[in-house]
Amino acid sequence: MDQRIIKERHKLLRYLEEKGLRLTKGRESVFNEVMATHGHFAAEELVKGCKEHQRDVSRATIYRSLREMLEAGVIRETAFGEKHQHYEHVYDETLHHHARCVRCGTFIEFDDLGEEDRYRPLLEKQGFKVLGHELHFYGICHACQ
Amino acid sequence: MDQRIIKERHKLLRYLEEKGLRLTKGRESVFNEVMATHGHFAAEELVKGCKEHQRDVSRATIYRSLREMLEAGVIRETAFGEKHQHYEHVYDETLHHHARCVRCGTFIEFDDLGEEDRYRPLLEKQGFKVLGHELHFYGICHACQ
DNA sequence: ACTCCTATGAGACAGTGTATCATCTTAAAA
DNA sequence: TTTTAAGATGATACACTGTCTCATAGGAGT
Ligand SMILES: [Zn+2]
Ligand SMILES: [Zn+2]
Ligand SMILES: [Zn+2]
Ligand SMILES: [Zn+2]
Repeated sequence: MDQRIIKERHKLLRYLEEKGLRLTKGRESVFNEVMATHGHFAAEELVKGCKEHQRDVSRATIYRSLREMLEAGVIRETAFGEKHQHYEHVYDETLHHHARCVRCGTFIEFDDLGEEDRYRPLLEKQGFKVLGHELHFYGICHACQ
Repeated sequence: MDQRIIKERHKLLRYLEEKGLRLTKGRESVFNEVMATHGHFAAEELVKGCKEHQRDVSRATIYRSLREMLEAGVIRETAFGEKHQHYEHVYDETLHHHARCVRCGTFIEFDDLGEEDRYRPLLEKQGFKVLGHELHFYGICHACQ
């Protein structure tokens, strides 16, 4: 098994132990399904995927597990101005960004280039008319450390 | 009245005319409330604010008007990984970005500095531990133009 | 006044996510 | 091994955001 997944698993185990929780079949199924999913996913997609590829786990447990994995730093939220939450796991994260069409909601994904200015010409070249951009940092604030 | 608001109003009028729609009392109330709101706002906040400061407009109309103003380019969506949609108007937009704490959800807002690399030290100095960032462009894709 | 088209509000509805609670499991304690 | 306590789970009720439908109201032109 991928060494990086094992590392993520340890992250989760550390978190669970710290909280006095156990790695149960349910939690493991959610973890496995998340690791098997590449790119972004919505919680409800995971509910379906989990029923299909792993054991049958209830929605309640899946949502609970997602919150735990978020706290554990195994997944992170991604925000695209959509109605429902999206997540992606962290372990194979190649830093990338998104351009979203405000009309149809389509996404273009592209790798990180280091400097902001380089993206615009690239997008315009693809016929994407840039209206603006937002830089969104995520992390842990002073009070929460 | 602020010259910039008049300009935004024209934007909206142009859009409505183009679509064969009228600037009614309802639409005007929503527009006014949006312009009177600074920073980000959620649709439901606007529903409350509209009832309070403007005439009583139904939720249905408010949501409809928001969609129109979005299409007209008077407001834009902002995405922070929350359950519900956020908006802000464009007219007094000083380009700014956000850092969000993944634990408590608190935001730090800060002005645009042009280059990505400059933000990290600034945030770390404030005690914010950066885990990552996302660059999010919005605009209109090739197919939708 | 008549007609057509848009505008509106009430309420039903759908999707996502949370809270509750009774039941089941597990692991430790006796 | 039984007992016991804590965590885990699933069913279900619930809350919230947003959309859709439909009946009615309103406005502009004839
Ligand atoms: Zn992505
Ligand atoms: Zn598009
Ligand atoms: Zn902002
Ligand atoms: Zn915090």
